[in-house]
Amino acid sequence: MSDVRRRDGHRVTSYDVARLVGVSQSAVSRCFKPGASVSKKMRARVMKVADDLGYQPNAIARSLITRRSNMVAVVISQQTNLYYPEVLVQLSQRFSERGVRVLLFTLEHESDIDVLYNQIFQYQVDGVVEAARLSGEQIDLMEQRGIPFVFYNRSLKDRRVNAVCCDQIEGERWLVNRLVESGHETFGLISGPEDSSVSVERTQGALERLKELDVKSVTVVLGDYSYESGASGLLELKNKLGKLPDAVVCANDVMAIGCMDAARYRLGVKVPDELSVVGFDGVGPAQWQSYDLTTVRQPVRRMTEAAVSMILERVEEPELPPEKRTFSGILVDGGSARLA
Amino acid sequence: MSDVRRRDGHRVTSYDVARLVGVSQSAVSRCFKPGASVSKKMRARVMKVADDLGYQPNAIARSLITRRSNMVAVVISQQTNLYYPEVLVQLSQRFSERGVRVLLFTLEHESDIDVLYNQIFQYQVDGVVEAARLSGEQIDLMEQRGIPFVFYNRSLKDRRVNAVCCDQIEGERWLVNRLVESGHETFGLISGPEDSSVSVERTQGALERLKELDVKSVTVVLGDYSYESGASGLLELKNKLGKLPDAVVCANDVMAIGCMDAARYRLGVKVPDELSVVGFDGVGPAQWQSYDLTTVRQPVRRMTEAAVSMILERVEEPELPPEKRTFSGILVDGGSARLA
DNA sequence: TTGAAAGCGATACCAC
DNA sequence: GTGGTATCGCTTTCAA
Repeated sequence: MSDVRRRDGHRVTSYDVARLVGVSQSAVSRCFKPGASVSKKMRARVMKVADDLGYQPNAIARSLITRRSNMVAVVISQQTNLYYPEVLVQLSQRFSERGVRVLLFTLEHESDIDVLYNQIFQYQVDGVVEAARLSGEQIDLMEQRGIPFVFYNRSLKDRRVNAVCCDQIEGERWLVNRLVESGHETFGLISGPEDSSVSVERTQGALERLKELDVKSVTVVLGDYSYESGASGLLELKNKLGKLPDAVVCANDVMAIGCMDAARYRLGVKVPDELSVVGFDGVGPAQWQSYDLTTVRQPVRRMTEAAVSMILERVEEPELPPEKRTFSGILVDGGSARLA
Repeated sequence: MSDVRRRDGHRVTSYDVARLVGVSQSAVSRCFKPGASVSKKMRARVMKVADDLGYQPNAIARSLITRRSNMVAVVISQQTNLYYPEVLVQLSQRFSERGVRVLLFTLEHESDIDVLYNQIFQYQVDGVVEAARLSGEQIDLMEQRGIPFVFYNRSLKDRRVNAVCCDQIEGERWLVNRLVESGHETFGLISGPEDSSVSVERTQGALERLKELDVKSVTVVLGDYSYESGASGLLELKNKLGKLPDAVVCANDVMAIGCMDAARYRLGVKVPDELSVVGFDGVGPAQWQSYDLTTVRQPVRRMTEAAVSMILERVEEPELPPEKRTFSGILVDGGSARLA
C-alpha cells in the first residue's frame, strides 16, 4: 500500500480504482459486494489495485443509498453503577461480531435527552439500545420513526416494547427466601433512586416476599446506587430502628459494599456475624475477598446477546412484534450473609 | 409532530419540507445551518413545518458532501483495568459537548486489529482516540490516511505522535519516595502485562527511583492488571523472598486491592502494619474503606479534555505538529501504607 | 458478466 | 436573502 490519498488530498474512491484497472466504477463497487456477479479475474485485478491504493469503500456513501448505516446507538446514563460499563463493552463486542458499530450516547443530565434524541435520528442509526430512562413521549417518538429499539433492564408497564431484562423480582425473592430460611427476622432495605425502574422492582420484589413470609420488621431507606449511599443508608437504618436489623438488602452491589464497609469500619459491627448484607448485580468487586457478597448475578453475556439479536432481527424485519425476554439471575451465596 | 415518515415509508427529507412550505430545498438546508443568511420569517416558517413533520437533517448525507462525519473513533481493548470504562464515558461526554459522536471500537483479540482498522476508515471518522496498543505499522497507516489521532496513556518512543499521558514515572517515583522516607527497606513489585507501555513505565519508574535511593532488596513479579494476579503476585513474592517485603508496589489499583486481600485473608497479615501496599490509577474502589489505597490518581477529567481538544484542533487544522501532553498524577496518601 | 446512468439527501456556489 | 445546480461516493437497476 503506497498512497492512501490522492495528490489532491482527497481520499481514494472507487473511481480512482476503476480508472487504474481500466474498468467501470460499478464493477469496482460490485467487487466489494459479497454475493455479486463478478468474474474471478476482474475481482482479482480490482482487489489488487484497491489494495495498492489503500482503497476502502466509503461506508457513509454506502449508507446513503442503502439506507442502512450499520450503526446502532447505545444510550447509557452516567451511573454510579459499576455494572454498566461492562454491559457497554459487551454490547459493543456482540455488535462488532455481526458487523455493526456502536455509536455511543451518554446522558449526564436528563434534560439533555431531547437534544440527544435528535442526534440519534440524524445519524440514521439502524437501531437503539436503551440502557437509560425514557419517558412515554420519547418512546412514542422512537416508534414513530420506525427505528427498532430495545430496552436493557427497564421494562415499561402497559407498553409493548422490546426489552431484555434480568428478573429483578425473582432475584430479590430468592435473596429474601435465603435470608429468612437462615433465621433473619428484622430487615433493612436500601433502595436505589426512585426513578429507576430496576430499583423499584427490586425493592418491591423484596418487600412482597417479606410480606408473604410474614416478616414483621421491615424498614426501607432511600439510596442512589452509590457506595456512599450504601454506607449512609446503614446509618440511617440504625437511627430509625434504634438498632441494626438482622439483614440489609441493598438494591445493588455497590451499595451493599458501602454498607458492609460502614458496618465494619464505622460501627465496628461484624459482617456476617452480627449483620448480613446482600446486593444485586454480580459486579466484579462483589467477589473480592473483602466482600464476598451474597448477590444475584445478572447473566450479562446472555442478556447482551439477546439485546443484539432482538435489534438486528428487527432491522431485517421491522414488522416483528415486540418481545420481552426476561432472564433469571444467578444466586451467589457469599460470606456477606449468615446462610444456613 | 404528527408524521415522521412519509406515506411511502421513507424518512422525511428537506424536499418534503420545502414542498410544504413552498420554498426551495436549499432554503430549508440553510435554515438548519447556524450562521446562514436566512430571513427570520423564512426560518420561522420552515422550522414550524420541519417540526410538524419531524424533519431532522440527515447527518450521513451531510457528511458525504462536507467530508466531516462529526464522528470520532475510540478504540479500547478489553481490559481488566476498571479504569478504562470511566475514561470512555468521560471521552464520550467531552466530545458530545462539542457536537461530536463517539463510534466505539473494542478489541477482544489483538489479531482483530486489522479488520478493525479497515472499519474505522470506512466510517470516515474525523479522528481516532487510541487507548489500545498499536504497532508501528498501524501508526504508519493512520498517518498515511491523514486522520488525526491521539494516544491515550501510551507513548511511543522515537515517534512524533499526539499523546495524552499521565506521568507514570513521576508518579511511581513519588510513591517510592514516600515509602522509603517512611522507613520501608525491602520492596516487592507487581508489574502489569509486559506489552503494556503504561505498565513498563510504571515498573521502570519505580525501579529507577529505588536504585537511586540505594534500596537493595527489590523483587519483581509479573501480573496482568487483574485482582487475581495481584493476589497471586503477593504469594509469589513471598515464595521468592522467603518472607514478605516491607512494601508492595503494584502497577495498578486493582492488583493492589487483590494484593491487600491476599495479605489479609490468605496470609493473615495486617495491612499496613505488617505490609504496605500501593497502587496506581485512583479508581473508585481504591477509596473504599476496606482498602483506602495509597495511590496516584490520574487526572481523568483533564486528560480526557486534553485528548478531545487535541483531536478536534487537528480536525480543523491538520497541519498542526504532533504534541505530547503529560499530566502529573495526584498522590493520594491512604491507609494501605505506613506513611510518616 | 459488464458499463452507463439514475439516484440517496444533503451542502455550496453561483447567479439573481 | 433566495433559488437553481453541481457535487459527495457509493449502490442499483437496466441494457448491452
